[in-house]
Amino acid sequence: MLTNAPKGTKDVLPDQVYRWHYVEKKFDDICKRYGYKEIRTPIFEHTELINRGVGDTTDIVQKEMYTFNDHGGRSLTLRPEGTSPAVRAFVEHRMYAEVQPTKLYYDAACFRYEKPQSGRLRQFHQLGVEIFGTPNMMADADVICLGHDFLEEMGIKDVVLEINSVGCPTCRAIYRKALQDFLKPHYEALCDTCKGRYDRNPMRILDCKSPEDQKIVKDAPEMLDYLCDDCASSFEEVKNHLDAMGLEYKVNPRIVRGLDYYTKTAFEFVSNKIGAQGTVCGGGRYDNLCQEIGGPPIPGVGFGLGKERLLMLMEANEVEAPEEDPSDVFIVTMGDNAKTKGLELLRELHKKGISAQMDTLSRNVKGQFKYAARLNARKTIVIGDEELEKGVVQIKDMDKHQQQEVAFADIFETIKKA
RNA sequence: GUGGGUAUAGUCAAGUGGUUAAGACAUAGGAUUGUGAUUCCUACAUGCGUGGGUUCGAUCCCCACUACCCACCCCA
Repeated sequence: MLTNAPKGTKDVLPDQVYRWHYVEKKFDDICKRYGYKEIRTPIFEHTELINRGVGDTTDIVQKEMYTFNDHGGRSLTLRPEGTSPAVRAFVEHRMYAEVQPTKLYYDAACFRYEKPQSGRLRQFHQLGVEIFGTPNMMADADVICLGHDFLEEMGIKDVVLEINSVGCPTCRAIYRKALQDFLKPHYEALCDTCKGRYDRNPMRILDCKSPEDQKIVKDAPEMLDYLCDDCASSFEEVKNHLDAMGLEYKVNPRIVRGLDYYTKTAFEFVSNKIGAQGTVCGGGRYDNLCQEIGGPPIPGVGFGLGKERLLMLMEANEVEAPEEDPSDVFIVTMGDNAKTKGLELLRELHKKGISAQMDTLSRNVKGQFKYAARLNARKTIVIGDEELEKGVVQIKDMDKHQQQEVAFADIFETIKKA
Protein backbone atom coordinates (compact mmCIF):
# COMPACT_ATOMS: atom_id res chain seq x y z
CA MET A 1 0.00 0.00 0.00
CA LEU A 2 2.63 2.49 1.09
CA THR A 3 4.84 1.32 -1.72
CA ASN A 4 2.25 1.78 -4.42
CA ALA A 5 1.63 5.05 -6.23
CA PRO A 6 -1.93 6.27 -5.61
CA LYS A 7 -4.60 4.86 -7.91
CA GLY A 8 -4.59 6.49 -11.29
CA THR A 9 -1.10 7.93 -11.00
CA LYS A 10 2.05 6.78 -12.73
CA ASP A 11 5.75 7.17 -12.18
CA VAL A 12 7.75 8.08 -15.24
CA LEU A 13 10.83 5.96 -14.80
CA PRO A 14 14.37 6.95 -15.77
CA ASP A 15 14.38 4.71 -18.81
CA GLN A 16 11.22 6.40 -20.12
CA VAL A 17 11.90 10.01 -19.33
CA TYR A 18 13.62 10.67 -22.62
CA ARG A 19 10.31 10.10 -24.43
CA TRP A 20 8.66 12.78 -22.31
CA HIS A 21 11.52 15.15 -22.87
CA TYR A 22 11.18 14.64 -26.60
CA VAL A 23 7.46 15.45 -26.61
CA GLU A 24 7.93 18.47 -24.37
CA LYS A 25 10.76 19.81 -26.46
CA LYS A 26 8.86 19.40 -29.72
CA PHE A 27 5.78 21.09 -28.31
CA ASP A 28 7.88 23.92 -26.96
CA ASP A 29 9.50 24.37 -30.35
CA ILE A 30 6.34 24.42 -32.39
CA CYS A 31 4.50 26.78 -30.05
CA LYS A 32 7.32 29.27 -30.15
CA ARG A 33 7.49 28.97 -33.92
CA TYR A 34 3.77 29.79 -34.11
CA GLY A 35 4.20 32.78 -31.83
CA TYR A 36 2.85 31.43 -28.54
CA LYS A 37 4.42 32.14 -25.17
CA GLU A 38 4.60 29.74 -22.28
CA ILE A 39 2.64 30.33 -19.11
CA ARG A 40 2.89 28.37 -15.87
CA THR A 41 0.01 28.54 -13.44
CA PRO A 42 -0.39 26.96 -10.00
CA ILE A 43 -1.39 23.37 -9.69
CA PHE A 44 -4.41 24.36 -7.59
CA GLU A 45 -6.92 27.16 -7.90
CA HIS A 46 -9.86 28.54 -5.95
CA THR A 47 -12.62 25.98 -6.23
CA GLU A 48 -15.03 28.69 -7.26
CA LEU A 49 -12.96 29.50 -10.34
CA ILE A 50 -13.29 25.95 -11.57
CA ASN A 51 -16.97 25.76 -10.70
CA ARG A 52 -17.72 28.91 -12.67
CA GLY A 53 -15.29 28.18 -15.46
CA VAL A 54 -15.95 24.54 -16.18
CA GLY A 55 -19.58 24.71 -15.13
CA ASP A 56 -21.52 23.63 -12.05
CA THR A 57 -23.47 20.94 -13.83
CA THR A 58 -20.57 19.20 -15.54
CA ASP A 59 -19.36 15.78 -14.47
CA ILE A 60 -15.98 17.29 -13.73
CA VAL A 61 -17.31 19.68 -11.12
CA GLN A 62 -19.97 17.38 -9.77
CA LYS A 63 -17.94 14.29 -9.11
CA GLU A 64 -14.38 14.44 -10.33
CA MET A 65 -12.59 17.17 -8.45
CA TYR A 66 -9.83 16.95 -5.91
CA THR A 67 -11.08 19.66 -3.58
CA PHE A 68 -9.78 20.47 -0.12
CA ASN A 69 -9.73 23.24 2.45
CA ASP A 70 -6.42 24.75 3.40
CA HIS A 71 -5.61 25.85 6.94
CA GLY A 72 -6.96 29.31 6.20
CA GLY A 73 -10.36 27.88 5.38
CA ARG A 74 -10.08 28.45 1.62
CA SER A 75 -11.59 25.87 -0.66
CA LEU A 76 -9.01 24.91 -3.24
CA THR A 77 -9.09 22.44 -6.12
CA LEU A 78 -6.35 20.65 -8.01
CA ARG A 79 -6.87 21.93 -11.55
CA PRO A 80 -8.89 19.50 -13.67
CA GLU A 81 -8.02 21.32 -16.91
CA GLY A 82 -5.83 24.11 -18.17
CA THR A 83 -8.11 26.71 -19.70
CA SER A 84 -9.80 28.26 -16.66
CA PRO A 85 -6.49 28.85 -14.87
CA ALA A 86 -5.02 30.40 -18.00
CA VAL A 87 -7.99 32.73 -18.34
CA ARG A 88 -7.74 33.64 -14.67
CA ALA A 89 -4.06 34.53 -15.07
CA PHE A 90 -4.87 36.51 -18.22
CA VAL A 91 -7.38 38.60 -16.30
CA GLU A 92 -5.37 38.90 -13.11
CA HIS A 93 -2.33 40.24 -14.90
CA ARG A 94 -4.32 42.49 -17.22
CA MET A 95 -2.77 40.86 -20.24
CA TYR A 96 -5.58 42.32 -22.34
CA ALA A 97 -3.83 45.68 -21.91
CA GLU A 98 -0.90 44.38 -23.95
CA VAL A 99 -0.70 43.75 -27.67
CA GLN A 100 -3.59 41.54 -28.69
CA PRO A 101 -4.23 38.77 -29.22
CA THR A 102 -2.51 36.98 -26.36
CA LYS A 103 -1.21 33.61 -27.44
CA LEU A 104 -0.25 31.23 -24.63
CA TYR A 105 0.82 27.64 -24.25
CA TYR A 106 1.36 25.40 -21.28
CA ASP A 107 2.26 21.95 -20.06
CA ALA A 108 0.06 21.25 -17.07
CA ALA A 109 -0.50 18.33 -14.74
CA CYS A 110 -4.27 17.98 -14.34
CA PHE A 111 -6.33 16.00 -11.86
CA ARG A 112 -9.69 14.31 -12.09
CA TYR A 113 -11.11 11.70 -9.77
CA GLU A 114 -12.16 9.11 -12.30
CA LYS A 115 -11.94 5.38 -12.61
CA PRO A 116 -8.69 4.78 -14.44
CA GLN A 117 -8.56 2.90 -17.72
CA SER A 118 -6.49 2.92 -20.85
CA GLY A 119 -5.66 6.53 -21.69
CA ARG A 120 -7.26 7.84 -18.55
CA LEU A 121 -5.48 8.67 -15.32
CA ARG A 122 -6.30 10.65 -12.22
CA GLN A 123 -3.20 12.69 -12.69
CA PHE A 124 -2.64 13.32 -16.37
CA HIS A 125 -0.74 15.88 -18.36
CA GLN A 126 -2.11 18.32 -20.85
CA LEU A 127 -0.25 20.28 -23.42
CA GLY A 128 -2.42 23.23 -24.32
CA VAL A 129 -2.62 26.49 -26.19
CA GLU A 130 -4.99 29.44 -25.88
CA ILE A 131 -5.57 32.58 -27.90
CA PHE A 132 -7.30 35.40 -26.05
CA GLY A 133 -8.64 38.63 -27.43
CA THR A 134 -9.91 37.90 -30.91
CA PRO A 135 -13.39 36.85 -32.03
CA ASN A 136 -12.00 36.21 -35.48
CA MET A 137 -12.12 32.64 -36.79
CA MET A 138 -8.56 33.05 -37.95
CA ALA A 139 -7.64 32.31 -34.36
CA ASP A 140 -9.66 29.08 -34.34
CA ALA A 141 -7.94 28.00 -37.50
CA ASP A 142 -4.56 28.93 -36.09
CA VAL A 143 -5.10 26.80 -33.00
CA ILE A 144 -6.41 23.84 -34.96
CA CYS A 145 -3.56 24.11 -37.40
CA LEU A 146 -1.01 24.10 -34.60
CA GLY A 147 -2.57 20.97 -33.15
CA HIS A 148 -2.55 19.30 -36.53
CA ASP A 149 1.02 20.24 -37.35
CA PHE A 150 2.26 19.15 -33.96
CA LEU A 151 0.69 15.71 -34.29
CA GLU A 152 2.08 15.44 -37.77
CA GLU A 153 5.57 16.40 -36.65
CA MET A 154 5.34 13.81 -33.92
CA GLY A 155 4.82 11.18 -36.59
CA ILE A 156 1.18 10.44 -35.75
CA LYS A 157 -0.58 9.19 -38.82
CA ASP A 158 -3.95 7.79 -37.90
CA VAL A 159 -5.78 10.72 -36.38
CA VAL A 160 -8.83 12.39 -37.86
CA LEU A 161 -9.76 16.01 -37.28
CA GLU A 162 -13.44 16.39 -36.50
CA ILE A 163 -15.08 19.77 -36.17
CA ASN A 164 -18.45 21.09 -35.18
CA SER A 165 -20.11 24.21 -33.89
CA VAL A 166 -21.90 24.11 -30.56
CA GLY A 167 -23.39 27.55 -31.21
CA CYS A 168 -23.83 30.30 -28.68
CA PRO A 169 -26.02 30.23 -25.57
CA THR A 170 -28.88 31.75 -27.54
CA CYS A 171 -29.07 29.37 -30.47
CA ARG A 172 -27.99 26.41 -28.39
CA ALA A 173 -30.96 26.93 -26.08
CA ILE A 174 -33.31 26.94 -29.04
CA TYR A 175 -31.73 23.82 -30.45
CA ARG A 176 -31.77 22.06 -27.13
CA LYS A 177 -35.47 22.68 -26.84
CA ALA A 178 -36.04 21.42 -30.38
CA LEU A 179 -34.04 18.31 -29.64
CA GLN A 180 -35.94 17.62 -26.45
CA ASP A 181 -39.23 18.09 -28.29
CA PHE A 182 -38.10 15.61 -30.89
CA LEU A 183 -36.97 13.11 -28.27
CA LYS A 184 -39.97 13.45 -25.98
CA PRO A 185 -42.22 10.89 -27.72
CA HIS A 186 -39.36 8.37 -27.59
CA TYR A 187 -38.33 9.04 -24.01
CA GLU A 188 -39.45 5.68 -22.65
CA ALA A 189 -37.52 3.83 -25.35
CA LEU A 190 -34.24 5.49 -24.49
CA CYS A 191 -31.60 3.63 -22.51
CA ASP A 192 -31.24 4.43 -18.83
CA THR A 193 -28.15 6.55 -19.35
CA CYS A 194 -29.92 8.62 -21.97
CA LYS A 195 -32.99 9.10 -19.82
CA GLY A 196 -30.64 10.83 -17.44
CA ARG A 197 -29.06 12.79 -20.25
CA TYR A 198 -32.44 14.02 -21.51
CA ASP A 199 -32.58 16.85 -19.00
CA ARG A 200 -28.95 17.31 -18.18
CA ASN A 201 -27.37 17.23 -21.62
CA PRO A 202 -29.68 15.97 -24.38
CA MET A 203 -27.02 16.53 -27.03
CA ARG A 204 -25.13 13.58 -25.57
CA ILE A 205 -27.94 11.28 -26.63
CA LEU A 206 -26.90 11.86 -30.22
CA ASP A 207 -23.71 9.87 -29.82
CA CYS A 208 -25.05 7.19 -27.51
CA LYS A 209 -23.60 3.78 -28.32
CA SER A 210 -26.85 1.88 -27.87
CA PRO A 211 -28.17 0.74 -31.28
CA GLU A 212 -31.78 1.34 -30.24
CA ASP A 213 -31.01 4.90 -29.29
CA GLN A 214 -29.13 5.38 -32.53
CA LYS A 215 -32.26 4.40 -34.41
CA ILE A 216 -34.33 6.93 -32.51
CA VAL A 217 -31.78 9.62 -33.04
CA LYS A 218 -31.27 9.02 -36.74
CA ASP A 219 -33.61 11.79 -37.84
CA ALA A 220 -33.05 14.12 -34.90
CA PRO A 221 -32.46 17.79 -35.61
CA GLU A 222 -28.84 18.86 -35.70
CA MET A 223 -27.18 21.79 -34.02
CA LEU A 224 -25.75 22.97 -37.30
CA ASP A 225 -29.27 23.56 -38.64
CA TYR A 226 -30.14 25.72 -35.67
CA LEU A 227 -27.13 28.01 -35.59
CA CYS A 228 -27.96 31.70 -35.52
CA ASP A 229 -26.64 33.82 -38.38
CA ASP A 230 -23.52 34.82 -36.54
CA CYS A 231 -22.65 31.31 -35.42
CA ALA A 232 -23.44 29.89 -38.85
CA SER A 233 -21.22 32.33 -40.68
CA SER A 234 -18.47 31.78 -38.13
CA PHE A 235 -18.59 28.07 -38.81
CA GLU A 236 -18.35 28.71 -42.54
CA GLU A 237 -15.34 30.93 -41.91
CA VAL A 238 -13.52 28.29 -39.89
CA LYS A 239 -14.05 25.75 -42.62
CA ASN A 240 -12.87 28.20 -45.26
CA HIS A 241 -9.72 28.93 -43.31
CA LEU A 242 -9.03 25.24 -42.80
CA ASP A 243 -9.57 24.66 -46.51
CA ALA A 244 -7.20 27.49 -47.31
CA MET A 245 -4.56 25.90 -45.10
CA GLY A 246 -5.11 22.55 -46.73
CA LEU A 247 -6.22 20.75 -43.59
CA GLU A 248 -8.46 17.77 -43.96
CA TYR A 249 -11.37 17.53 -41.56
CA LYS A 250 -14.67 15.84 -41.07
CA VAL A 251 -17.70 17.77 -39.89
CA ASN A 252 -19.12 15.78 -37.03
CA PRO A 253 -22.36 17.39 -35.89
CA ARG A 254 -22.38 15.21 -32.81
CA ILE A 255 -19.25 16.47 -31.15
CA VAL A 256 -20.34 17.68 -27.75
CA ARG A 257 -17.86 19.02 -25.31
CA GLY A 258 -18.28 18.19 -21.65
CA LEU A 259 -17.18 21.58 -20.45
CA ASP A 260 -19.79 24.31 -20.30
CA TYR A 261 -17.68 27.14 -21.56
CA TYR A 262 -17.48 26.19 -25.22
CA THR A 263 -19.19 28.32 -27.87
CA LYS A 264 -19.14 28.06 -31.65
CA THR A 265 -16.11 26.03 -32.77
CA ALA A 266 -15.56 22.61 -31.20
CA PHE A 267 -13.01 20.14 -32.51
CA GLU A 268 -11.23 16.90 -31.72
CA PHE A 269 -8.32 14.95 -33.07
CA VAL A 270 -9.41 11.34 -32.76
CA SER A 271 -7.67 8.01 -33.15
CA ASN A 272 -8.96 4.48 -32.93
CA LYS A 273 -5.56 3.02 -32.12
CA ILE A 274 -5.39 3.65 -28.40
CA GLY A 275 -8.55 2.12 -26.98
CA ALA A 276 -11.82 3.71 -26.05
CA GLN A 277 -10.36 7.07 -25.07
CA GLY A 278 -9.45 8.05 -28.58
CA THR A 279 -9.48 11.82 -28.33
CA VAL A 280 -5.87 12.85 -28.15
CA CYS A 281 -6.58 16.55 -28.55
CA GLY A 282 -9.79 18.47 -27.99
CA GLY A 283 -10.75 22.09 -27.82
CA GLY A 284 -12.78 24.96 -29.14
CA ARG A 285 -13.88 28.51 -28.66
CA TYR A 286 -15.11 30.01 -25.39
CA ASP A 287 -16.33 33.55 -25.95
CA ASN A 288 -18.02 33.93 -22.57
CA LEU A 289 -15.61 32.24 -20.20
CA CYS A 290 -13.60 35.31 -19.37
CA GLN A 291 -16.68 37.26 -18.41
CA GLU A 292 -18.10 34.24 -16.64
CA ILE A 293 -15.27 34.24 -14.13
CA GLY A 294 -15.54 37.94 -13.50
CA GLY A 295 -13.23 39.37 -16.15
CA PRO A 296 -13.91 41.62 -19.11
CA PRO A 297 -15.83 40.14 -22.05
CA ILE A 298 -12.87 38.82 -23.97
CA PRO A 299 -13.18 35.88 -26.34
CA GLY A 300 -10.81 32.94 -26.45
CA VAL A 301 -10.07 29.69 -28.24
CA GLY A 302 -7.72 26.83 -27.46
CA PHE A 303 -7.14 23.12 -27.03
CA GLY A 304 -5.87 20.56 -24.59
CA LEU A 305 -3.74 17.66 -25.76
CA GLY A 306 -3.23 14.60 -23.58
CA LYS A 307 0.45 13.89 -23.21
CA GLU A 308 -0.07 10.29 -22.10
CA ARG A 309 -2.40 9.65 -25.03
CA LEU A 310 0.09 11.19 -27.40
CA LEU A 311 2.78 8.90 -26.03
CA MET A 312 0.47 5.93 -26.57
CA LEU A 313 -0.17 7.06 -30.13
CA MET A 314 3.52 7.40 -30.77
CA GLU A 315 3.96 3.84 -29.66
CA ALA A 316 1.11 2.71 -31.90
CA ASN A 317 2.79 4.54 -34.77
CA GLU A 318 6.16 3.09 -33.84
CA VAL A 319 7.64 6.54 -33.42
CA GLU A 320 10.77 6.37 -31.35
CA ALA A 321 12.15 9.36 -29.51
CA PRO A 322 15.90 9.79 -29.70
CA GLU A 323 17.54 8.30 -26.63
CA GLU A 324 19.56 10.53 -24.44
CA ASP A 325 22.96 9.10 -23.64
CA PRO A 326 24.90 11.10 -21.11
CA SER A 327 27.84 8.75 -20.64
CA ASP A 328 31.04 9.96 -22.25
CA VAL A 329 33.75 8.70 -19.96
CA PHE A 330 34.14 6.01 -17.37
CA ILE A 331 37.17 5.98 -15.09
CA VAL A 332 38.52 2.56 -14.18
CA THR A 333 40.95 2.47 -11.28
CA MET A 334 43.11 -0.14 -9.55
CA GLY A 335 44.36 0.49 -6.06
CA ASP A 336 43.81 3.30 -3.60
CA ASN A 337 46.32 5.70 -5.14
CA ALA A 338 44.74 5.31 -8.52
CA LYS A 339 41.34 5.84 -6.98
CA THR A 340 42.50 9.14 -5.53
CA LYS A 341 43.85 10.17 -8.90
CA GLY A 342 40.61 9.05 -10.50
CA LEU A 343 38.55 11.18 -8.17
CA GLU A 344 40.66 14.17 -9.01
CA LEU A 345 40.25 13.47 -12.72
CA LEU A 346 36.52 12.96 -12.35
CA ARG A 347 36.06 16.44 -10.90
CA GLU A 348 38.11 18.04 -13.61
CA LEU A 349 36.11 16.29 -16.31
CA HIS A 350 32.85 17.41 -14.73
CA LYS A 351 34.06 20.99 -14.50
CA LYS A 352 34.96 20.89 -18.16
CA GLY A 353 31.44 19.81 -19.01
CA ILE A 354 32.24 16.19 -19.80
CA SER A 355 29.93 13.53 -18.42
CA ALA A 356 31.98 11.03 -16.48
CA GLN A 357 31.40 8.33 -13.91
CA MET A 358 33.33 6.04 -11.61
CA ASP A 359 32.47 2.82 -9.85
CA THR A 360 31.14 3.17 -6.32
CA LEU A 361 30.75 -0.49 -5.51
CA SER A 362 34.44 -1.48 -5.22
CA ARG A 363 34.21 -3.67 -8.28
CA ASN A 364 37.29 -5.38 -9.61
CA VAL A 365 38.70 -4.34 -12.97
CA LYS A 366 36.61 -6.71 -14.97
CA GLY A 367 33.55 -5.61 -13.11
CA GLN A 368 34.33 -1.98 -13.75
CA PHE A 369 34.63 -2.59 -17.46
CA LYS A 370 31.43 -4.55 -17.50
CA TYR A 371 29.72 -1.72 -15.69
CA ALA A 372 31.21 0.87 -18.07
CA ALA A 373 29.86 -1.12 -20.99
CA ARG A 374 26.42 -1.24 -19.42
CA LEU A 375 26.45 2.51 -19.03
CA ASN A 376 27.29 2.87 -22.72
CA ALA A 377 30.43 4.81 -21.89
CA ARG A 378 32.22 5.78 -25.06
CA LYS A 379 35.65 6.01 -23.44
CA THR A 380 37.26 4.52 -20.40
CA ILE A 381 40.23 6.01 -18.65
CA VAL A 382 42.28 3.31 -16.93
CA ILE A 383 44.56 4.16 -14.03
CA GLY A 384 46.76 1.74 -12.06
CA ASP A 385 50.04 1.86 -10.22
CA GLU A 386 52.03 1.45 -13.42
CA GLU A 387 50.30 4.45 -14.97
CA LEU A 388 50.76 6.56 -11.87
CA GLU A 389 54.48 5.88 -11.92
CA LYS A 390 54.78 6.86 -15.56
CA GLY A 391 52.42 9.81 -15.27
CA VAL A 392 50.04 8.45 -17.88
CA VAL A 393 46.61 6.87 -18.23
CA GLN A 394 45.22 4.38 -20.71
CA ILE A 395 42.33 5.76 -22.74
CA LYS A 396 40.24 3.07 -24.32
CA ASP A 397 37.75 3.56 -27.09
CA MET A 398 34.94 1.23 -26.07
CA ASP A 399 33.47 0.88 -29.54
CA LYS A 400 36.72 0.26 -31.38
CA HIS A 401 38.32 -1.74 -28.56
CA GLN A 402 41.46 0.32 -29.00
CA GLN A 403 43.62 1.59 -26.19
CA GLN A 404 46.27 4.27 -26.15
CA GLU A 405 48.62 5.62 -23.54
CA VAL A 406 48.19 9.32 -22.83
CA ALA A 407 50.17 11.61 -20.54
CA PHE A 408 48.24 13.32 -17.72
CA ALA A 409 48.64 16.65 -19.45
CA ASP A 410 47.02 15.44 -22.66
CA ILE A 411 43.99 13.68 -21.22
CA PHE A 412 41.42 16.37 -21.89
CA GLU A 413 42.61 17.07 -25.37
CA THR A 414 42.41 13.40 -26.26
CA ILE A 415 38.96 13.02 -24.76
CA LYS A 416 37.67 16.12 -26.45
CA LYS A 417 38.96 15.14 -29.86
CA ALA A 418 37.01 11.92 -29.84
C1' G B 1 -20.49 4.75 -9.32
C1' U B 2 -21.61 -0.09 -12.60
C1' G B 3 -19.72 -4.30 -15.24
C1' G B 4 -15.76 -7.96 -17.06
C1' G B 5 -10.70 -9.99 -16.61
C1' U B 6 -6.16 -10.89 -13.91
C1' A B 7 -3.08 -11.68 -9.34
C1' U B 8 3.37 -17.18 -8.21
C1' A B 9 10.73 -13.49 -7.46
C1' G B 10 13.03 -7.16 -10.18
C1' U B 11 10.69 -9.12 -15.22
C1' C B 12 8.39 -13.18 -18.19
C1' A B 13 6.40 -17.32 -16.45
C1' A B 14 5.59 -23.47 -15.35
C1' G B 15 3.16 -26.01 -11.65
C1' U B 16 0.41 -29.71 -8.16
C1' G B 17 -4.95 -31.09 -2.63
C1' G B 18 0.74 -34.12 0.07
C1' U B 19 8.26 -34.48 1.19
C1' U B 20 13.30 -29.14 -0.98
C1' A B 21 7.40 -24.18 -5.75
C1' A B 22 10.30 -25.70 -12.53
C1' G B 23 12.69 -22.67 -16.10
C1' A B 24 14.34 -18.17 -18.55
C1' C B 25 15.94 -13.14 -18.32
C1' A B 26 17.81 -9.53 -15.07
C1' U B 27 20.99 -8.50 -10.77
C1' A B 28 25.42 -9.54 -7.55
C1' G B 29 29.98 -12.43 -6.76
C1' G B 30 33.63 -15.81 -8.67
C1' A B 31 36.81 -19.00 -12.57
C1' U B 32 45.45 -18.27 -9.81
C1' U B 33 44.32 -10.71 -7.65
C1' G B 34 45.18 -5.23 -15.01
C1' U B 35 40.16 -5.06 -19.37
C1' G B 36 33.65 -5.42 -21.90
C1' A B 37 31.65 -11.10 -25.43
C1' U B 38 30.78 -16.29 -24.91
C1' U B 39 31.16 -20.35 -21.50
C1' C B 40 31.21 -22.38 -16.49
C1' C B 41 30.22 -22.05 -11.05
C1' U B 42 27.58 -19.60 -6.90
C1' A B 43 23.69 -16.48 -4.62
C1' C B 44 18.58 -14.77 -5.33
C1' A B 45 10.07 -16.73 -3.12
C1' U B 46 10.01 -21.05 4.76
C1' G B 47 6.95 -18.09 -0.13
C1' C B 48 2.36 -18.28 -4.50
C1' G B 49 -2.00 -10.27 -3.65
C1' U B 50 -4.39 -9.86 1.79
C1' G B 51 -7.66 -12.02 5.48
C1' G B 52 -10.80 -15.86 6.69
C1' G B 53 -12.95 -20.88 5.80
C1' U B 54 -13.08 -26.32 4.13
C1' U B 55 -9.36 -30.27 4.98
C1' C B 56 -5.13 -34.66 8.51
C1' G B 57 -2.83 -31.27 4.96
C1' A B 58 -4.15 -25.36 0.69
C1' U B 59 -0.13 -21.78 -3.94
C1' C B 60 -4.14 -25.21 -5.81
C1' C B 61 -11.12 -25.71 -3.47
C1' C B 62 -14.81 -21.83 -1.17
C1' C B 63 -15.88 -16.70 0.67
C1' A B 64 -14.60 -11.72 1.46
C1' C B 65 -11.33 -7.79 0.64
C1' U B 66 -7.49 -5.20 -2.02
C1' A B 67 -4.58 -3.97 -6.25
C1' C B 68 -3.89 -3.75 -11.43
C1' C B 69 -5.94 -4.03 -16.49
C1' C B 70 -10.17 -3.27 -19.79
C1' A B 71 -15.08 -1.30 -20.80
C1' C B 72 -19.50 1.88 -19.50
C1' C B 73 -20.14 7.05 -17.91
C1' C B 74 -17.22 11.21 -19.11
C1' C B 75 -13.03 13.36 -21.14
C1' A B 76 -7.22 14.80 -22.57
